[in-house]
This record gives sequence, C-alpha cells and structure tokens, in this order.
Amino acid sequence: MPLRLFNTLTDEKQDFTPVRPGRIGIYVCGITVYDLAHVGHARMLTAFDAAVRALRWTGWQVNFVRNWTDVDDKIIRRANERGEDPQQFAARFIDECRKDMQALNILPADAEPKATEHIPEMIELIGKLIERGHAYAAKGDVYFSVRSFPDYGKLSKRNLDDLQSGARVEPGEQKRDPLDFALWKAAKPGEPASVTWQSPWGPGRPGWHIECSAMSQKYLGITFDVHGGGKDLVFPHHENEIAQSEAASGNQLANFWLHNGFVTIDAEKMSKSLGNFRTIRDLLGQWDGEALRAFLLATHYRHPINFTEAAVADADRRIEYFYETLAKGDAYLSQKKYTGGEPRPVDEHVAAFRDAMEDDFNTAEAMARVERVYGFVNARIDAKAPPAEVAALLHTARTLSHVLGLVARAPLDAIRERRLVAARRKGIDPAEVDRQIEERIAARKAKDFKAADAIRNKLASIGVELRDGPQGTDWRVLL
RNA sequence: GGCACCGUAGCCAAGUUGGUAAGGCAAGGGACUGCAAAUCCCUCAUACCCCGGUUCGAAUCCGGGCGGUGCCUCCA
Repeated sequence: MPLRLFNTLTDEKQDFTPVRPGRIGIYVCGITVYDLAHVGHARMLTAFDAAVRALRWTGWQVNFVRNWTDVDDKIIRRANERGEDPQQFAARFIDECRKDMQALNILPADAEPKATEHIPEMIELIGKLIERGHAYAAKGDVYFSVRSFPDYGKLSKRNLDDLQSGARVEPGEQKRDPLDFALWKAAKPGEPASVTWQSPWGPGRPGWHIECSAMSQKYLGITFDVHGGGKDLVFPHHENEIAQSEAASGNQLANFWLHNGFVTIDAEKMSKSLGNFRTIRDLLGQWDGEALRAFLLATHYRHPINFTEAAVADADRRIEYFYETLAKGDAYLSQKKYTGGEPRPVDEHVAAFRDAMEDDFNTAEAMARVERVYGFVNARIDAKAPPAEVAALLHTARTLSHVLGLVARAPLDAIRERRLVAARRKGIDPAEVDRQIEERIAARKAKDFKAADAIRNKLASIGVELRDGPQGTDWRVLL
C-alpha cells in the first residue's frame, strides 16, 4: 500500500509523492521555550516522532527538522520577571524539555535549529521580501503586506474580508493594514542586548513566523515534502509562513501539511487561564513515560485526545502487558534453550501494521495490531508451542513496538522501574511490601493459608497485588 | 458572525475515495491455582446523534436539524 497522508492544504487524504524519490524532508514547528513543556507539546512530539520512525522503517530516507523558538515576547517577559537573561532562560528550558523528551522516548531530530542562531538568514529573507514589494519597513519595524500575496488564506480557508473584521493593531505598531504581520520588531527601550540584533532597519529581533521560513529553507530547500505542527498553528503561523516563503521564492513551501489535534482536559483545551494545564514533568512523577506515550498514540494524531486518569491507566496496563509478555517469552526461549539465531518476523502481522502506519499514521490501528501479536505470544507459550514459533512472534512484537517507540527497555528492568513509579504514585513503601511477603511465605510453608490470605488481603487493600509463581512470590501495584 | 472539526457498545477507540461494525478496558462463563493474580479460550453493537435524500447497497456520499469542541489574539 502506498503512503497516504491527510493534507490540511487540500483537506483530503492523498497519495504521498516525494519531491525527490525515496526521500522525505519534514519540518515540524517545535516549542517556544518559556516554561516546562505540557501534554499538548508531548502529543506533537510523540505524533511526529512515531511518524518519522515509521517512515524510516518503511524505507524512506528522512530528513527531519524540528526547531526551537528561543526568542519571543513571552520569553523576554518571563526572563525579565526573574531577572534572568532571556537567552540563558530559553536555553535552560530547552534542557528541561530534552529531559522530558527522553522520558517519552522521542528521538532527536536530524536538525534542531534555534531561531537565535539563524538571524542572518532571516534578515536576508526579509530583505528579499522588501525587494519584491511584499514587505515594508516602518520606524524600525518590518511588516509583511498580506494584500500583496493573493493566496493568503489558502491553508486555513479564510478570506481577507472575514479576517479584516477581527484584525486589530496593537498600540505602537506601524502597520499599513491591520492584517499585516511583523517580520522584524524594532528593539524597545530596556530590552536586553542578548535579544537585540543589528539589521538594515535598525536594531531589533525577528517576528515569530519568519524563523520557520528561513530555517526550513536552509535545511530542507525551497519546496519540501511535509510541514507539521499543532492544529492551533494553522492560523496564523503556518498561513504566514506560506505567505513569506512563497512570496519570496515564487514556489510552494511544502507539499503536505500535517496537523495534530489537541489534548483536552475534561473535554476542554488545556490553557493556563482555565487552570487545567498539565506539564509533562508533573505527569512523569506519577506515570511511566512509555505509558504516557502509549496513551498519546492510542488515538489518531488528528483527533482530539481527552486526558483522564482512566485513559492513562489504560495505556499503562498495555505497557505492563507488553513487558510481561516479553519477559515471559524470553524466559520460555531460554528455558527451552532456543538457539535458532535471529528469527524472521511474521509477515502477516508486519504487513497489517505497516498498512495501518502508511494510512496517515494510524497509530491507534497499529497499536491494536501489535497487541494482537503479544496475545499470540502468550497463547503459543500456554500451548507449549515450538520455540521457533514463539521466537518469531516475540521478535515481531518487539520490532513493531520499537517502530512505535515503545518497549525500549529490557523487560525485567522496565517491570522493576515501573513498579517503583506506581508505588510512588500510590504512596506504597516497597520495602514494607517485601517484608510482608516474607511473612506470608513462612505462613504458606507452614500451610497456614488463613494467615497467608490475611496478608494478601491486607496488601490488596493498599493496592498491592501478589503473584505466586514457581520462582516465588512477586508483586504489582494495582491501578 | 466567519472558518474548521467532532458525535460509533457502560467507558476508551479504529473504520468515513459505500459493500454489510477492529482492538482495548469493564462485565459474564471456562481452563489454570491451596485460594488468588498473571495468562489463555468463549460471550458481549441487526447497530454507528436525529430526520430526509442518492444508491442494488451508507457509520461512510448529499441536504436539513440537534449536541459538543477548536480557530478567527500568543498557543502543540
């Protein structure tokens, strides 16, 4: 099956055709770093990470660019409030964000350009726009003249007259038309030197949109394959990028535009004003990073996801099931002294998974396919199937999970780590649990099942579940 | 007001270039177990917000409603 992608530009699912055969250039608008990243950022990161992994796995040579916006009004304001230099402030949050990304198993992009490191490219692009009559300088600011670009609105399906009514001019702005937007902002009194650059129009700093036009062109060329980001960027950010890039070059910016849906909380968009804002960091204190990732991948990237504890718990259960199955499979093969070498994946399952991912990155469908494979692993082990058969299924489950960026750890390590996270969430003391288990083992040896059951019930009441097996007694935290 | 999106079982969620409803959770039954848990097997939507229309055939297309969300200002 060919790769099919839903394109915001055409509002339909289309067969993908690359600019250059076998290669895909992708630019995704990253994060503006003025605070810890939230679950919405996690969704964007996870969606495009899974997409890139899937593309590589299916044989595409991918050039993936994800930028950092490290200069903007909010960064400057926040940094000022804390008496910190804006550049250092932004750099600090990039570091914090990278920690979160690691926990979510997000791979680094091929290039992660920062806006502040591409000021000359932006100045050059702005110069070209002025030259071509699409932009004008006014008292140290430079604005893009929206009316000079006839295609304006083609991505967000808006017409200029509708926009006109809602547009407004901030005090101090020098716009000729309220719809025009800033390419360059003159430095204001008191702004730190670290966020002020010299330009032909005087000292200042770039507007938000121009960085993506400049950086995407630098790393991916004039017309590239895929441009992505959150749905809220469609207007005005991506619309403005298109206007800048296409007005400057006369060519299409990107052939496919992909936008991920929002994460909502209690069915409302997260926002600071509503106070329903959840940072990744906050969640990682309670949940396993892979469980969060699985939660985000369980819904198609374009649809909204409603964040609930129950939904994350559900995803957590799946990750648990995956690791338990891997551990059981590994144990089975080693017990059977299996030495069949590198097993072949099971074609049927690989094909079903691949079809799902190539259908507009349908991770929900793909997850269901993977789960089925784990189910087969367990079923065949229970049926005492030949090790070679189990090995093939196990290998398939692992491979496909890795494409989704799941199950990255050694099973036994993961199970132990996950249990600690869960115990912390529930306020359970692992050492105390171990002590009680010792007591119960003694009771069971003495055939005092009444005492043994009493201990189990006591532990169950605080959310600890015991598992008696041939190797002794193990425990898990109930969700 | 303009522009998009969404409405599928108790819950979550695929399927929407039409062909007769994936999967998960929960629930019930069974195997296994000292009892459990884990695991496996079986059952679980004549039905896809409502009303019309097109069609041999519609959850999928068209029209009209109802309900919800987002964007139109910074926002993943």
